[in-house]
Amino acid sequence: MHRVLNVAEKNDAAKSLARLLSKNSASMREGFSRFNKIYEFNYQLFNQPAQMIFTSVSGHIMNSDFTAAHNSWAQVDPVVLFDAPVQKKITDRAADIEKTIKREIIKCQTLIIWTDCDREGENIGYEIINLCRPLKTGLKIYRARFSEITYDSAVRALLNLIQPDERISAAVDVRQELDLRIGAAFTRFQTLRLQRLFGFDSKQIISYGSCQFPTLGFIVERYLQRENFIREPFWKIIVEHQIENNQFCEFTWERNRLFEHQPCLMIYDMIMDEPLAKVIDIKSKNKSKWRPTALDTVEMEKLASRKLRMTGKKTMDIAEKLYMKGLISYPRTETNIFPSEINLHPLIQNQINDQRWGAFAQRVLNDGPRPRNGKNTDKAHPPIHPIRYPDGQLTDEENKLYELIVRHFLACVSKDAQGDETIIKINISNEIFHASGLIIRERNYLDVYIYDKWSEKELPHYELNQTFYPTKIEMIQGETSPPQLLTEADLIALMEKHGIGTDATHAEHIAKIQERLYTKMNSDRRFEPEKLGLGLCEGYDKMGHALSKPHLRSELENQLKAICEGRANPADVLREQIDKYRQVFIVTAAQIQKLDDAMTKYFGPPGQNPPPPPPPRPPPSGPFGDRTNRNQPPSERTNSLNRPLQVSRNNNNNQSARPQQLNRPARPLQQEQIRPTNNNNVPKCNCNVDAKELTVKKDGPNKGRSFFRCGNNDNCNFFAWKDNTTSTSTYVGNNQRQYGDNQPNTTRQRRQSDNDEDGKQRKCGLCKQTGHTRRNCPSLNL
DNA sequence: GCAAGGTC
Repeated sequence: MHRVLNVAEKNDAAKSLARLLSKNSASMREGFSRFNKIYEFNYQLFNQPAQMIFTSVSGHIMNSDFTAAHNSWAQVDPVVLFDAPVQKKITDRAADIEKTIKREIIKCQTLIIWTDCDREGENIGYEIINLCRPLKTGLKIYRARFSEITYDSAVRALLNLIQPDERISAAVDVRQELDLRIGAAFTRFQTLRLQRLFGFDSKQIISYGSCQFPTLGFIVERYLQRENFIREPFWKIIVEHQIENNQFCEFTWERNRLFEHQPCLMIYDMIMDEPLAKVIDIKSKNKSKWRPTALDTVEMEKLASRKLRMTGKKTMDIAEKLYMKGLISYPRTETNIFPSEINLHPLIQNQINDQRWGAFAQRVLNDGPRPRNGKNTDKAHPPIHPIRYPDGQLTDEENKLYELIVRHFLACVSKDAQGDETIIKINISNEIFHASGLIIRERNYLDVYIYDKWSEKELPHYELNQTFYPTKIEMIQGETSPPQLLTEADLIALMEKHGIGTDATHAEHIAKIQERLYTKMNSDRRFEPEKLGLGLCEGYDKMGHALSKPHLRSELENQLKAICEGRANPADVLREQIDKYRQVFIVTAAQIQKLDDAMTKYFGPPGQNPPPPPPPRPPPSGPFGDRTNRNQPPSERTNSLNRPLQVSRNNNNNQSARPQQLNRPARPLQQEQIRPTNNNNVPKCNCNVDAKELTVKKDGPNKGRSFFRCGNNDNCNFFAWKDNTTSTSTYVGNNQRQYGDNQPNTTRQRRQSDNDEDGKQRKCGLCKQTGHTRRNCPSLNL
């Protein structure tokens, strides 16, 4: 009989495929590897009966390495590693698998490759082919292409067998060889040098890898952004309305905030002249809060990190255990679309007896499950979902992750939450403020998905065109705050965005750079670089090769894609990349002093052993504590600059009466206000007396900076930085500020941060709208 | 002793 050897990427896939195609009649026997069984059944293939033999590998069975001649770190110049011979060998772990395949192929006339239909899968396929082909002349070789492991897919694959794609496999060979050569050369070079000069332990490897270094680079970059952040003051106006029956409404300024004190004060002053508010718009609309999309690996890692405080590595380890126990589907998947073939009902049915979510599962069954799908598929695995309900004890951590997966799954197949949102806009002296409220109508998925919050906010009743006097109108000052250090979820998202690593390896790279002592997770579960990580990044950055940046890897990724699509020749790409990196290596070695200098900064001069501790780094903090960056949602903490201006209502219908104004600020003097009025450059305040010069005493970037306030016992709200008052004054504060062109440094900082990498249009410095600059900002035409 | 990629 025609015998066909079918080889899948892992035992689980071989088992499922055999079970599906045989309609549960496949027999099982042992191979040499206790993890990779052999499944057999008869099948009608190519219109003739065939004996199908299914077995598997466990991912790659081969590994690339240098030959023994280049193994010595001490005797081989690392630059030689760019050209030294590299050989692929069956790994020790795969020796048993190799024996099984070699024994089985002898009996067969046909080989069908069932590895995952991705780039690595194609390469693993060739590892199998190269093992089998020499053993059997005339062996027919096919590739089964399938998008998921279901009966229909498997049958379709057998009816449409194709040839394996050599180009895809070649792309992986290029990646492997480059990773090895570059990683080994730089790792040996920097490890030996830094051990010798800075006294690192001979066991401490200071590795370089094309994924681990950009990962470290993300952490260092964010850390430095935070260290170098210059806080900017801003001003905003808030409006409150307290109604008699204890109802209260706070209105937000449509301009959000201004980064200049004077325009804000001018607007505030105008508002205070005519503080009558008029309701100009009331909009109510349905609002949905979407249920989560089907769960893929990256999302699971991010969620577990955020909600369960579990590291990516831990998450994957536990997921692996749950998978091995048959509780969840395969945990390494890029797919967030449930294939139409998958029957969700029994999967939901499994959960209906659980105390915590059983009732919800029943509700989903009654309503009919409707998964919310994402947009990705790896054509190999379904989204992560529960397979069965645990019958034994799970550890605490297993329980937590299983719960997350079940709740996510049930949420995904249920319904979006529904609410009614109301937005009320008011106009006060042509300035617009708004308030929004929310009433949740149907919680739906929120009932099971305890990780999402949607808070209700009730608004008082307002009528269109109604007028009222706010009970409080206040101008307050706040300050921008530096971006936060990266969480693991942030880091994984960045890696994914820049194509660093794969869904299966993100967590490993993050674990690796901690093991290497380049970075650590602090008590807030955020990553901060260690001095070794800082020194490495700084040293290499000074050389200008961007080795700690993601671009090199992204660029390689593009070339690999070109190889896969036949647009590039693998040998050309390999040669070009090796030449490029050899050159980078040579230049790096030539200017290695730059790395030494950076390391010296953190570990003291070479030759000292053990290295001295680095100077202490004070954590960035300011008078307003940690807050979001100003590009992030405005949850800023503020302090009151002007005395709260209480506007009291003195009649009952919220209308007509003019508020009693207390402590009303004097009208600003506009430009005159900041004109120096004597030889000492002391301006007049709004009371027309010499302003009082003060110095910022609070810790923060403005500490030590001089400013002017009202010289008349704080009677007015005058404020000006001393270094903004004259064209000749030069301010040199702490080392974060140094400028002599009379441009407030804050402006420069803002430009940098506004010029974001997505190339969005620059916003006006005053009102933060696009389409004009601060010079012709409409807010100045008051 | 080095990388990154599969997987158990």
